[in-house]
This record gives sequence, C-alpha cells and structure tokens, in this order.
Amino acid sequence: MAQLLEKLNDMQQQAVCHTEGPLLILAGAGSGKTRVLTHRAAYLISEMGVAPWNILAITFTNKAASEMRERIDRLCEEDGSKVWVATFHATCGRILRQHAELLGYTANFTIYDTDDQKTLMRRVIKTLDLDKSMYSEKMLLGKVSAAKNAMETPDDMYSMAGNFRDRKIAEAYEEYQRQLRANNAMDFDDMLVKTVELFKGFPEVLASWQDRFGYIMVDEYQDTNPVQFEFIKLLAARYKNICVVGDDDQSIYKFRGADIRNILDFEKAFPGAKVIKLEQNYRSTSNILNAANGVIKHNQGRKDKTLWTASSEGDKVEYREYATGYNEAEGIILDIKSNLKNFAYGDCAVLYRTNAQSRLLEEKCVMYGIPYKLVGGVNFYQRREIKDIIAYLKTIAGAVDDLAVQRIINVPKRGIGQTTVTKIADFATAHDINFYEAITRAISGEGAALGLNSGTLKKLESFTEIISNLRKRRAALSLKELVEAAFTDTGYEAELKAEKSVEAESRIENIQELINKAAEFPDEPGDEEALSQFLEEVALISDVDTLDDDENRVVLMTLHGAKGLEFSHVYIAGMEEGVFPSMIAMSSGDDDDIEEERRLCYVGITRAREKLTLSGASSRMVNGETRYSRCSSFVDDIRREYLVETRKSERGGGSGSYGGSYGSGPRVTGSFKKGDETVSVGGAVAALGKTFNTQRLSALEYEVGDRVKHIKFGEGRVTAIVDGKRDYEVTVDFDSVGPKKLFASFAKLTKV
DNA sequence: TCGAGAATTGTTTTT
DNA sequence: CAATTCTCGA
Repeated sequence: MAQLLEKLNDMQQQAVCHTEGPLLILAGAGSGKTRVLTHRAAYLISEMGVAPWNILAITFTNKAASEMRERIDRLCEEDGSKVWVATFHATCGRILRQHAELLGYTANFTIYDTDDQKTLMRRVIKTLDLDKSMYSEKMLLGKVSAAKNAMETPDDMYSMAGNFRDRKIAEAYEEYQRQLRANNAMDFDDMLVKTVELFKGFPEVLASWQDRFGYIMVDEYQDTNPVQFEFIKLLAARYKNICVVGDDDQSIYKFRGADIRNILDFEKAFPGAKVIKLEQNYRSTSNILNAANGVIKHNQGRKDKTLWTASSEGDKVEYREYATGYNEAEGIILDIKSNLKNFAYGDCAVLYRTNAQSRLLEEKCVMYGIPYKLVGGVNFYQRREIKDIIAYLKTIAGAVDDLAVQRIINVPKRGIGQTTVTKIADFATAHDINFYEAITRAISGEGAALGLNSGTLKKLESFTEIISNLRKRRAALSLKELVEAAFTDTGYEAELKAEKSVEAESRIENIQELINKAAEFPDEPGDEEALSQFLEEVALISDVDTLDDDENRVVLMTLHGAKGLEFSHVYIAGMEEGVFPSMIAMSSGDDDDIEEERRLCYVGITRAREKLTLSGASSRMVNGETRYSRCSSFVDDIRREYLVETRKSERGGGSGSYGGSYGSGPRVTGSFKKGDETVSVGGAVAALGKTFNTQRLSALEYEVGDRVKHIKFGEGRVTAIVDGKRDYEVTVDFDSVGPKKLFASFAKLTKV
C-alpha cells in the first residue's frame, strides 16, 4: 500500500483513499488526475479487496480508455484488465446490446454516424415535404441533438413549441426517431438517451447494473451533458461510490450540450460529497503556466483556484506574427525542422481552431519532408470505401438498415439508378416493409406493380443473389473472411482494381486495413456477436484514438482534439481575432461564447510541457477571399514578462513576406458574408510593421439604450458597452442583422 | 442511367 | 477556395 501511495502528493493521496461515498475532484490542468484515477482503481482492488469487474471508469475518448486500462494493469498485481474502462458511448452500447429487445430494438442494432444522420434527416425532410431552405438538415439535427442532450422527447418539444416553425421542427424530430427505429438504428445521442430510458423503465435492469458497478469513476466530468449526468446518477444511486474528476476551466463542449452546472450540481445530486482540489501542476514550466493563468483569469464564471508549479521558469512563451497564413505554416514547420537537434518530431504538436487550417500545415509538412500525423477531419472509418464495406456487412447480417442497402445497391455499378431506388422505396413505404424486402417482392413477381421492367428486375436479382450467397456462406466464415468476402465477392475489389488510379489504390489499402482490424477479432466462424461488436467498435472509434505516442512525427490537430494530451513543444496557429476567438463567438453577443473560446485557449496552452509557440497571420485566405485580422486578444492577456513577441516587421520571413509591403491601406478586423455581399467590420488602423494599437476613444457619444447608425449595418440599439482595456466593446442590436459586438474605435458609430 | 461541367453554397469545435 | 449539389446531354 505504501508503494502505491508514495509517489502521490497529499491531496492525490486523499483522493485515492476516499473510496466510499461521493467524491468530486477539481483537478487543474496537468495536476495528475489520470494518475489519481488509475491509482484509485488499483487501490480499490489491491487494498480494499474490490473485484475489478465491480469498477467502472468512464473516459472521454477510447484512447484515454486504453491508456487508463494499461496503467491500471501495470499498477495491479491482480487482473486489472477486468476493470470496465470505456467511453460513455461504448458503455451504453454494451449495456444496450443486452437489453435491446426491451426497447423494441434487436441486439444487433446499428449506430448511425454523422453522415448517416444527415442522410436520414434529408429523407425526413422529403417525407414531411419541408422547405429545405427553411429547415436545413444541419439545423434540424442540431435541434434534435440539443433536445436529446436535454432529455426532451418529440412530444416535449412539440408542447413547448411557441410557433409554427417550432412545431414543424418537433414533427421532424418525431419522424426522424420513427425512421431510426424502423432501421433498427440509433444515433450517438440515442445511445445515452435509450440507456437512461432503459434504466427508468425497467428498475430490475437498473438494479442489476447498479449492483455490478459498486465503484464508478468519471473522467473529464466538466464535459458531461445532462443525459450523461442522469445516466451516472441512476447508476450510482444505490452505492453512491461515485468519483468524478473535472476542471471547469477546461469545459469546451458547450456546443455539444456539456453543462458546467454538472460540476456545481454534483454536490446537490450527491449530498455530503467530499471535494478535493488538485492545484499543483506537474506538466508545464512556470512561464507556460503563468501564460495560461493570465488568459483564464479573464473569465468571470469560474471556480476560484490557483494552479501552481514547482518547475523552473523554462523558455518564455513566443508569439510570432506572419504576413499570411501561408507564411505562418511555413514558419512553424521550418522552426520544427531547424530545432531537431533539441527535440524529436514526436515531441511536437501544432494546434489550431478549425480543421480547415490543417491544409496549409499539411502541405508544408509534405513540402519539407516532415513526418506528420493529421488527426481529425475525415475519420478513417467514415471514408467512403470503408462505409461501403460496412454497409455490405450490415446487409448480410440483417438487411433492416435501409440506408445501408441503398448505399450499396449500385456500388459497384450494377446499372441500378436513382429512379429504380425511388420506386422501390415508395413501394416499401406503401406496404410498410423495409427496403430489402421490397426488392425481394419485386423480383418474385410484383415487379410490375412497382413499375419496373424486366431488365431492371434482372439487375436487382443479381444484387440479392450476391447478398444471399454471402449469407449462406456466413456460418462458415470468420469475421476476417467475411470482410474479405464482402470486398471481393461483391465485385467491389474488381471495380477498384480496374480503375488503376492512385486514388483507387489507396482505397484498396484502406480496406486492407479494415480487414486487418477484423482479423484482430478472435471469433468462431459465423459468430454473430463478434460481427455486431466489430460494427459497434468501428462506429465509435474516433480519430484521436488512432494516435500512437511511439511514432516519431509531428501531430497536427484541433485544440478540441488535444484535450487530455500533452506534448513537449506546442505550437498554436491562427492566434487572430475572428479565427481564435472565432468570428461566430465574437459576434454572438454572448459573453459565454468568448469565455468558452478562452477556456479552449487555456486547454491549448496547458498541453505544453517545455515550449509554447503562438503564431498568427495578419492576413489569410478564407473562403477564397483575403481576410485581414489583428492579433488575438488572448495573446494580449499574457503578461510581457512571460512572452517574447516577434512581429513581422522584425523578421525577414520566407517568400518575400516583408512587413510594410502592403503600405497603409485600409484594414479590417474581420469580415463575414451577409447575403451575397461581403461585409467588413472596422476601418483604418495602424500601418503594418507596428503593433496594432488602436487609438482608444476617451469618451463615447452614445450610451446604452441609444439608437446608433453603422456604416454597413444601418441602425440599431446599443445594448451593452464594456470598458475593455484597449477599447470600448459596444454591443448593438441592429435592425437588419441582429446583435453584433463591435470595437468602438473601429466601428465609427454615430448617434441618431 | 450516368458522367461532365456548371452552379451553388458554405465555414467551429465531436463522441 | 473547395466541396457538394444540380443540370443537362448522350
């Protein structure tokens, strides 16, 4: 026991030893929370005699889960691998498989990813005959997801609807759920919602799981949403041995329904909860930590805590300003290349706000021959060829998933086109049968009723033959062989090989990869359970999960993706107003949005162990137009004693990007599209080569409540004026475009 | 039915 | 600018 605890500080020890009853650990960035969780699991097993399978640990990503499992295993003499470590979604998936029938699903229900959701919602829009321009699938899916995260049913939504539009949205939600059910499918949110439904509707089921998990731990607690909180509450209600670890400063998933209040409400939901704060940072140098503290302290709504470190100062944080996004990417990559004697590629990560920013960086990596790993964007398992093969597997297994069948009916090309598919789909709807059944009925004599000619029927028959042949062989095939068969016997491989393009070549490689993955599954031929497990695993895997720490290459990813990770050298690119913080957050008029961006910045900074380099570009291409922006306010939040600045006037820069070459023409702080016209915010500021100090207005000619006029937006009413340290931030509710946040010295508002 | 080219449209972050 | 959707001719 002494061994287990000796490497922990006082607070960490307390957290590990407090095994009975609810426990809330407020763990600052880099304060060793994973260490606490793993030691706690080990302590429960070896010191408290808890059976490993009675412990549930919920993590945010699969990668975090496998890491945690590995570390627990290393700490335990006994069998740590029996500890249930998984993400919320994986946990719910496993629970749901066992009780699916109770909810009207079969055990091999499928999970719809974002693409499938879009396809399905598009169908809903068609079914309900909604106007696409008023009800986009994107917006509808957003509403549906928000409703699910808040545990609202379509009925709830309908009764709360205040107008026609909201009622239509509720109808779409209802229809969407109906179609999911008809396809024996759930989306990501459903997995949580359905599990909670299961627990609430079947107390005996809940009781058995409560009994199973006597000890529960939840990582990244600040990013749980209300359904997840409910799930936890239900599961822990019996023994109340629930330990959650979180940091309100690192809450960055509000857009996905995460609610910081879960941290505050924890003590309400579990009265008498012990609260332990971990405030010593073991990761970063003091310069980096001070920079992080400087940024986050501007947030109003946060629990007060002071993160400190015993480490040395280390290098100062750097801020480098480049002329263009192109220069910035080159500067970062060349910096990494030229510093190789001090560190390896694998020590470096480049982080950015949006996935779109990765392109330039990736190009430069290729150009300079830097090994890199791009995380995010299109997930491996979302690639077309992978999804095609998966659709074959689903169809072979059950064929109740219409989306899957429709996806592959003409892949590879069989001459079955859109008109045929529509006819079959209509027939299926009319007879209340699924799509595949409609095909079989068409070819067994009812073809005329669908308006299909004999040629088309022949083509359809050849498709069903492929499927039924594979089904017959299914019992004799292992999972790996089945995936191979789905690739070769369907003509898919032949079509790709015939193409002879580099593109097709890489598709084949990807599918080979999928086959390798299937080969890892130890299964008996014809094992149905292995197949649905495989399909589930593939659906829930995310891109960060594939990150292997041992590979020596630069990692490129979004700031969100970097949560929970750490690197010796971190570069954060695109530190510009309008990029980070994003334009959307800046113009929403809601301070919470800026605070969330600031937390994201805090997360980014605290990923760095030894060296942090921030950078920005004074102009970059966005949507085919050049956008100029000033340095991010987050950079200004870092005190000069921790920061070295290199504005571009002081550096030569590559590719002729000398400062000042633009002259002193008008510059704008940002622009965005409104209708077909590009609207720019702001006016002339200082010429390039100098820092962007704008003249602060000593007094404003208007105040809150006044009506003012803006050169582009027209008239509006001032709703707020914030006295920022550089300038007044004026929020105006414009008649034409709604609320906008503007800087007084740029916006040139006049009182009317 | 299907491909090529035109037109349109979109921009945050993700399990 | 890039990715997706639309339109039209064969």
